[in-house]
Amino acid sequence: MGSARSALFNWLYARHTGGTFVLRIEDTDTERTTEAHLTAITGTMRWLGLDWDEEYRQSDRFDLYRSAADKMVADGLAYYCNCTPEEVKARAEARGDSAHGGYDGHCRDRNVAPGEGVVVRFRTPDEGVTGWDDIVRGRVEFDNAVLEDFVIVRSNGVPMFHVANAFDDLDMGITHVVRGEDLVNTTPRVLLLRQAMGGAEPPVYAHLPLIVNEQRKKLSKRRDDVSVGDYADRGYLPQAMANYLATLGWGPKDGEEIRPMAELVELFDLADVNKAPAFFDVKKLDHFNAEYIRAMPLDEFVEACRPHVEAADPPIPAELFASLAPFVQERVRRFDEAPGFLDWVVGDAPEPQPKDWKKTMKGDGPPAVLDGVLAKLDDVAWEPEALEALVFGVGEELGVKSQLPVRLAVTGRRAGLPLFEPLAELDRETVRARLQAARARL
RNA sequence: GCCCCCAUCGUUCAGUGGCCUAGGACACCUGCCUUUCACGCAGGCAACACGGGUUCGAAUCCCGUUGGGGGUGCCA
Repeated sequence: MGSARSALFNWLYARHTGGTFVLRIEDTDTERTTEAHLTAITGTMRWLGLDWDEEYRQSDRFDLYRSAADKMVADGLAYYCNCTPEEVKARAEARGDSAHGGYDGHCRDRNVAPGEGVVVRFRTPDEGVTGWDDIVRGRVEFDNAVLEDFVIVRSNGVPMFHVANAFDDLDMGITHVVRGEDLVNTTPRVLLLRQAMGGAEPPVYAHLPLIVNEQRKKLSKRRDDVSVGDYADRGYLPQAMANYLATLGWGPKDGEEIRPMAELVELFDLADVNKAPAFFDVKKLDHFNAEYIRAMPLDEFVEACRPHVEAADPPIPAELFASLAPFVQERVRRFDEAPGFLDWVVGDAPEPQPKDWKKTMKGDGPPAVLDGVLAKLDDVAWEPEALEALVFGVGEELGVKSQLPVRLAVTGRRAGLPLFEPLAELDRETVRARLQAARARL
């Protein structure tokens, strides 16, 4: 979700400014890279409507990064190091230095030769400051002294993302880097590497506020629903999702939140992005989604519901759903909620909640209503209008409102679709049985 | 521990020294509409974390405190 939001802001800015939106797959961690991840990324972007103008995979370009690293070694800006991670950590602990163990520069001048178990480290400056003017955060600076000599090429020869990014930003002429705030502290490293590669003007950086959960912590795969694909499966519309995401950390000046992408593109500016983290509020997403759903043409709505309608248990016949769909469309916030409105039509009605039963069936009215309807059930024409006339007629004779007792008896709930259209889809005997069962309980 | 960052209603966005008795949206509550619910409409509840400055004047600028977050990998 966080990456999708970053991609969205990149895209909005690129489209707003008429720039070029580059999709760069940063798959330098060969252990974790899978084809499935890649298709998940491109699939999500396509789903959200974020089209890109150029596409690269860093795993196709390892040789370029390696030569850049070699050149830095030759220039004395980087060096080989054969310390094992254990050794590095042990020395750090001995120093009582940092919690996780910063590298101490042990191999800086040892002239280690390349080989098995040897990494390339960048020689960070001991003095000075590395900083940049972040579009959203303003001036951000790091003392070079706190930057350890970090690894730029692993012992297996695969370059790390810092070098890859520094090289690619330069090579691809990247002008703007828009990403999550969790990447701020890697920025000085990339900046230093860029300088070492002879890069002059750095790109413009914009570090977006994080999207957080109710605990105010960065969304995490373990604890939170972060998969955009899962939201798609549950019946969220991509337009609604993109629109909602656009209001996290940014918002149109005029306060009009729900609006077409084209307008968002027109209004969006990185300079207006907030600094404070934003909570991912599913309730508000639901509202956006409901608005988009109600605005859909009916046939598109029916089509969007189809997977959920077909998967329902018991299944809902397509024609039945189509005929009742207009009523469902007004009430649903997600497509996966659609079958729930028709469960009592295709299967047994749910057992009424005790408190609903008490509230609805109290007094002399309900039994009289049920008796009255039951008495005339054989003679009524089996169509919505006639059923409505029957139920309301009984109520008028008795001087009470008659819908609720009938509704609860037949549907098991106090709330739901307009009663008589779906009721006409049930057969006479089923309705009789349910009314009698309810009457018997009074 | 060290580094970096953040701080307006429960949530989100607005507000960039006076127009703020702080506005919109979501959520919540009330009423209207409707013989259900939902939609719609009308209202309501509800915030500038705290303490110092600067200034004629501060939600807006500065400092500190408190609180929260991110990072600290041969992950990105």
